[in-house]
Amino acid sequence: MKSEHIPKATIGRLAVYIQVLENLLRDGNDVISSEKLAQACSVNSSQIRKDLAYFGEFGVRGVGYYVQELITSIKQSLGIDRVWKCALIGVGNMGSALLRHHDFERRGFKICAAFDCDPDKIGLEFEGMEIVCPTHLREQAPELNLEIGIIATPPDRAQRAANHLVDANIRGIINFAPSRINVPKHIPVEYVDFFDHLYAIAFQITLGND
Amino acid sequence: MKSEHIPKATIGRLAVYIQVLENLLRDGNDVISSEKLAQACSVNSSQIRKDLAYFGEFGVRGVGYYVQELITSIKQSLGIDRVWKCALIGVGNMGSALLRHHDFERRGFKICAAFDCDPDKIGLEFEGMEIVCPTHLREQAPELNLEIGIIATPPDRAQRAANHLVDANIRGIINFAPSRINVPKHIPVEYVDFFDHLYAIAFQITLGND
DNA sequence: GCAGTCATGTGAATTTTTTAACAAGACAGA
DNA sequence: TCTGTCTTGTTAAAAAATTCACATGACTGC
Repeated sequence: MKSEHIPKATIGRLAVYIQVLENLLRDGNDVISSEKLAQACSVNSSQIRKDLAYFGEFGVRGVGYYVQELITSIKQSLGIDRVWKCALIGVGNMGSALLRHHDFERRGFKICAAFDCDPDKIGLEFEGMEIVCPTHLREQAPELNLEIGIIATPPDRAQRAANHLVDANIRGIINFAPSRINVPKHIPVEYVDFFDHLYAIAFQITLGND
Repeated sequence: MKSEHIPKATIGRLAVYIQVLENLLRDGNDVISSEKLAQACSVNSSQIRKDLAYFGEFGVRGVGYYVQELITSIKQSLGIDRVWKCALIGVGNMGSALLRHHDFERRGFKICAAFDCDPDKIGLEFEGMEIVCPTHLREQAPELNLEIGIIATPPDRAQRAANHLVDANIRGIINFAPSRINVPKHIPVEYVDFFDHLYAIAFQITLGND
């Protein structure tokens, strides 16, 4: 098929497929059908086949999908078959948790520089990285080949952080701060706030109750 | 309107509206139109009015929405106009970051107990809470009125943690571990994995590139 | 080499979600 | 009180996503 526009929901599901497939592989499964995978992911099997069809034909009729091969294909499709270098802005609670989170590199993302405007933090070393002032972003970004910016500042500092990232020609931004930011529209932004999920749970519980 | 089925996407957007409205309020805005709010949230204004219509009529024609009032109404609609007591299982990197995250209570969720099966951790005190063995969940859950379970274990321990939570009659689960879990279907589960968003950014950057 | 079985890839049908359009209600100023 | 301007709530139209259904291709065993 190899289509033009791909639903955002599809991207989200591909991430789920990868997760489940990696666990399947670890448990020694070499081949899997869309039906089985669908059950493991709690989705419809047509959904899976259609999601994959956006990117190519990865299966074998009458057989299913070779797990390792499929993982590789999905990663290629998403563009995560390589390492993306990231800049972190804001080394507070959230920021330092991210720096400690060693899954980053395994999953294809590497935090290569940490920035914070707090004078008490500048100069400190954290997880083998020196914290520097965000004004240095502009010179460091090209040097270090930074492509993705991670904002983990307080909400009122998020826009300033975004401005620094835009100035530094970063290509995409992920914002952990609980506020919206404005950037030129060619730069994709993703907002992360896990309270969304807590709200969803609270809502579902409340719903079932009356 | 006051409808039956509410799209999941609507719940996600309501969370965004709250975030933006709280920032607007902080900046001294008392009233806002769906059009202005829509711009701030990067959505369509009809979308906002429709999302709100699922739950009631919160605005004034010709005027707009009173910000504080709307925040309250949305929170009531979601069931987050009260404190939800949570149990955390898994006090590793992610788990301890969650315990340190002081926004929890401000946002209506309180982690009241922390569990881990690692003998080296059991008995330790962390952020004013004693880490106990998950086998105690069943007795502590009713005592402490725990309603939501937060799983932050390694992936291969997630199912066991889920089982403990189900046994303890928990009403909803949020899973930070990168693996799927099986629970009775009356218990809502939400999966949190911020790499989803990193994948989405990587994909969008790659897409724009060729 | 042929029959039977299985599971993919895909076009068509269905369902869901989003957007547009407008009638009805609220306020301000004269 | 009446007129004009806003902005909501809602119905109708459009767009998008999901599910169904099946023809097509692949492998197994005889």
